[in-house]
Amino acid sequence: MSITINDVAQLASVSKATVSAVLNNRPGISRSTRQRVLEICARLNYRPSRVARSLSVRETRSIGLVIKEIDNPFFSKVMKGVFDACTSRGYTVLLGSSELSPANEQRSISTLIQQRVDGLIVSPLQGEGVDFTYLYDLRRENYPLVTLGAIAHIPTNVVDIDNVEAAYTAVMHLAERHHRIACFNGPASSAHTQDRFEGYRRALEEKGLPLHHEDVVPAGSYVENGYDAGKALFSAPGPHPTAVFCYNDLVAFGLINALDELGLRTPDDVAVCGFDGVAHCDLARVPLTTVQVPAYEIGRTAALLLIRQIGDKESFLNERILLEARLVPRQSTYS
Amino acid sequence: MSITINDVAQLASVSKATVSAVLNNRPGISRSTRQRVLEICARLNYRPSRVARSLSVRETRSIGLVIKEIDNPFFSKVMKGVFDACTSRGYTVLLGSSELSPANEQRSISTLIQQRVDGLIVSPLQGEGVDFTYLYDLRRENYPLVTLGAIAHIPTNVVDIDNVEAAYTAVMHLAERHHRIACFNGPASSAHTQDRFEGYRRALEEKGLPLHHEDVVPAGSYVENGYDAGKALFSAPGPHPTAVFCYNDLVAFGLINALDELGLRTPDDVAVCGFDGVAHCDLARVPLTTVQVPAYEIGRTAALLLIRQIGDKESFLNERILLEARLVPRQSTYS
DNA sequence: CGACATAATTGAACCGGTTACATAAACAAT
DNA sequence: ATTGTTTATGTAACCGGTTCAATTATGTCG
Repeated sequence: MSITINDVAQLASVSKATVSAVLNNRPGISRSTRQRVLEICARLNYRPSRVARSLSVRETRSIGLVIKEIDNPFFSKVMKGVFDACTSRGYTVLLGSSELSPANEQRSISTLIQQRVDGLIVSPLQGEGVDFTYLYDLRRENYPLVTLGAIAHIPTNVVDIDNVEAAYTAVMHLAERHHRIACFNGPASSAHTQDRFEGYRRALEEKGLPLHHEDVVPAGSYVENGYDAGKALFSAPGPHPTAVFCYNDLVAFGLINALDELGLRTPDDVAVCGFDGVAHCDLARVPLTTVQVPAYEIGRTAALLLIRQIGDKESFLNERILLEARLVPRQSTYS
Repeated sequence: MSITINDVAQLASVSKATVSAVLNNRPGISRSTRQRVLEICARLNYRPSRVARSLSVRETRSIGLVIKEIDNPFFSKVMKGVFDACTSRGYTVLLGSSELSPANEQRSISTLIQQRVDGLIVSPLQGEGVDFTYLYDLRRENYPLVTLGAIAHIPTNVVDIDNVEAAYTAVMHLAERHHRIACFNGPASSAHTQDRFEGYRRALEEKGLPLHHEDVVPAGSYVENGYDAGKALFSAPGPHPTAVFCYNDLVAFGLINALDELGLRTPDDVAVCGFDGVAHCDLARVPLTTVQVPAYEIGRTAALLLIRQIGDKESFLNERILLEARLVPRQSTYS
C-alpha cells in the first residue's frame, strides 16, 4: 500500500534503524548516509506512519477536545484557541462533542481514549443523569485532563471564568434600573447554568429583590429556546418582568425577537442581557449587553495547560485558572 | 502503563487471539470463554488501543477535515454535518484548518496523512501561490478525498453549491432595483471568491450594466473586512453604488455597520446582500438578504460520500454533487 | 603496526493489536 | 476402537515504526 520505512531502508541500502535515526535527527549518522536517506525519502514521497510511531513510543501527539455544541459560536472560539495552541506545538486535535447529551459525552471520551490521545480537554456536562465516574477514573489514572468548568467532587485542572461572579455583576447592572428581573436558564446539564443562576440569585438577594419562581425559566442555549421561552413568559397574563438575564447571547437574541413580535420593545419595555460575547452582539438589531467571555483564551490556556501536563505528568495536577470576563453594556439594557 | 490485551488474556488464561476474537464478535468462541473474557475486560476497564489495531488492519476509522476558518459560522455548520455523519458511523474526526494560508493547508493535510486518516475532506484554497500538487498526488494514489468546491485541473469528489449560479441569482435580484452594484470579494485564495464574482459579472452583463472597476473590491471574509472596505468605498468622493453584493454574511454585516457610521441607511441608501445564510442573519440590525447555503448538508453529504469511497475505493472517483442554495430576501434589499 | 577509542551502522526485540493456520478437544458415525 | 467432522483455542507472524546493545568501520596514537 503506502511507502514504509523498509522501502526507504532497502533503497538506501541501510537498516531501518538508520533511517529512523536520520528522520529523528539523532546524532551519529554520517553526512553522506543522512543525505542519501533524505534524498530517497523525498523521491519516494515517504510519510512516516504516526500510528506506528505512536504504538512504539506510546504517545500520539494528539489531544481530544470534547465540547458541548459544535454549532455554537462560543465553542468555535474555544476550538480555535485550542487548535492554534496545539498545532503550533505539533499536536493534532481530535474532535468530540456531547451536543448536550451525557451519553454522547461519555461515548466521545471513550472513543478518544481508545484513540490514545495524549490528553483531553472537556467542557463537561453536569446535573441530573450525568455520570462522570469515568472522568473520575481518568483522574485517578493521572490521565492528563483539563476541564472547562469545574466538576463537582472531582479535582481537575480547570480553566474557566468565574461564572457566579460574572452573572452577579450582570444582574447587578440590570438591578440598577429594574426591580423585577427574570432569568432564562441554560441547559440543565450544564454546570454553567447552575453557576450563572447562582450569581443571579445572589444579586437579587443583595438588592433585596424578590425571586419570583415563575420568572426563572429553563430556556436552553439556542436562539429558538430564547424565542420560545420569551413568547411563553411575556404572553402570559399578569405583570411581567422588565428585564431578563439570559444564559447566553443566542437565547437573548431569540428573546428579543419574541419580544418584538409581542410588540414589546427592547430596552424600553424589557431590558435584555446576554452572556458569552459571541461575535456580532454589536451587530444585532438591538446591540446586546453581554458578559464578554474570553473564549479564545480559555481554549488556548486549556491547551497550553494540558500540553504542559502531558510533558510532566506530576505537575499541575490541580490547577484552577480563572480568566477575566467583563460586562459590556450596550443598547439592550440602556435606552 | 495502560491495560493491554495481554493482561486480559493472562487473567482469563486464554490467548490474545481468543480475546481478540471475543472483542470482535467473531464466531467460534464458547459461551463460557466469551463471558469470562468480557467480565475481565469490564473489571480491568480495558480499552483496546485503536492505534495498535490501526497499525494491524491498516485503517484508522478516522477522517481528516480541513476547513478554511474555524471561527466562521458557516464552517461550524459544515463541521457539524461532517461530525454527525462520521460519529454515527464510527469514524473520528481529526481537525485541520488552513486559516486561509496555503502553507497551513499543506501542513494540515500532511499531518493528517501521517496520522493515516482513512480519507480527507478539504475545503481547498485556490489562487495565486497555492500549490496543490500534493492534492493531485493524493488523487493519483487514489486516496479517498472529497473537496468542498472544485479544484482547477484536479478531478475529485466535489460537494458544493453552484456558486456562480447562486451569485448570479442574488445579483439579478439586486439588479431589479439598482443599476450600480458593487462587489465585495472574499479572500483571493478561495475558489468561491472567483465563482461568486463570476456570477456577479454575468448578471451585470446580462442586465447590460457596466462593471465599474472601482466597485469590485477585495474585502475578505470577516466582519472587519466588510467594515473597512465599506468605509473606504463609501467615503471616497464621487457617486457611489446603490447596492453591494458581498462575498459572505459577515462582510455584509461589517458593511452595514460602516454605512451606518457614514450616515447611509440600509436598504434606502445602499442595499446589501450577503452569502452563506449563517444563523442570525434574521437577527441582525437590518435583517440580511442572503443566499442560504445548506452548510450542514454539505458537510454531511461530503462525509457520507467519503465514507462510501473509503469502503469501496473504486467507486465514485469523480462524483460532483451540487446542493441547492436559495436566495432569501430580507429587509437589507427591500425598503 | 597493533591497541584502543570513537564514530557509524545494524540486529533484534518491542509496542498492542489482528489473522491465517495449526492444533487440540469434543463428539458422532462407522 | 478408529476415523472423521466440527468446534474451540493457541501459535506465530505481521503491521511500521523506535530503541538499545552489539558489531563493524574509521581514526588516533604510541
